[in-house]
Amino acid sequence: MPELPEVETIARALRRAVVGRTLTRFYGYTEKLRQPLDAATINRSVKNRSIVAVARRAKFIVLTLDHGGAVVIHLGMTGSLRIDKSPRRAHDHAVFALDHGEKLVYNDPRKFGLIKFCPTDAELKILLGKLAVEPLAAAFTPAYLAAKNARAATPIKTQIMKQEIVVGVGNIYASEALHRAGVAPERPAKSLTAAETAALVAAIKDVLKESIKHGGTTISDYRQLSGREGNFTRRLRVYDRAGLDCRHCGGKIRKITQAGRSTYFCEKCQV
DNA sequence: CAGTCGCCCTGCGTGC
DNA sequence: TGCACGCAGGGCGACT
Repeated sequence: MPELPEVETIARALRRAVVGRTLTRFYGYTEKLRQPLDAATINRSVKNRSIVAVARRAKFIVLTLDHGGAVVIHLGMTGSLRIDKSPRRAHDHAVFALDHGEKLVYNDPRKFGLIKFCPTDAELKILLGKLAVEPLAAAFTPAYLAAKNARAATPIKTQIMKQEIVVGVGNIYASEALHRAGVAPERPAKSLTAAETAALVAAIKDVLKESIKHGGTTISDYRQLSGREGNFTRRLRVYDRAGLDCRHCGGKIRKITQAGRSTYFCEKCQV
């Protein structure tokens, strides 16, 4: 699944490819996404409407249509988008036909994603309005995170993955940011010093920005809109590197489980 | 309430 | 080879 850098990479490419295009038809081939996919309603809503903007909010992609209304897409763990004219492939669950004959195709083996049409800003707000601050926004500051951490016994790794605290940070970048900040993942959130909190906020921003610059991280399914893999994978310092040497200090990378998710860290340089 | 667990679903790698 | 099992970028509801 794509985390913030992967969704941002896709959204940027999508913006270049589809803004100004008109949707001629929507096809859905399954109803069983994370939220039921109502193809008939979506088709009726988007048909002959043009796309005026593409945005990302948290891990959601928002296609704003003319005359109001928006299509919201979440890629779950294994979702991807592509634009082409090729025949249907396994796990292609939805298709937006475009006016120049190409198709925007939603593919998702595990069906953890969603596609939803929001006719009004109010409906959009129900879906996106409760999301917390964007990590790359100026409002995500050490003071903000410190306030959220103040009374939390939650391990800091679990804490920064909570979408009600800060959005977009998933399992890869939580481990990566903690390594960059030199903070051990099992530390209770409230135990971080002001300096550590500041380092962590900076590390989160840095790792996300760097990953966006390199087109995101491909573990298995993630692809850019072009079909290419992300190039940040080779720059990961701890994620999926259990047993290997830490690139920073030469110590061994360890893997543990927190809240049911794998965490990777270096025992030597994270304290 | 904070925190963890199981579940949604499919595919892949591992080990027997 | 084949099967069983565990695990995988997310997120939600149901527990303790």
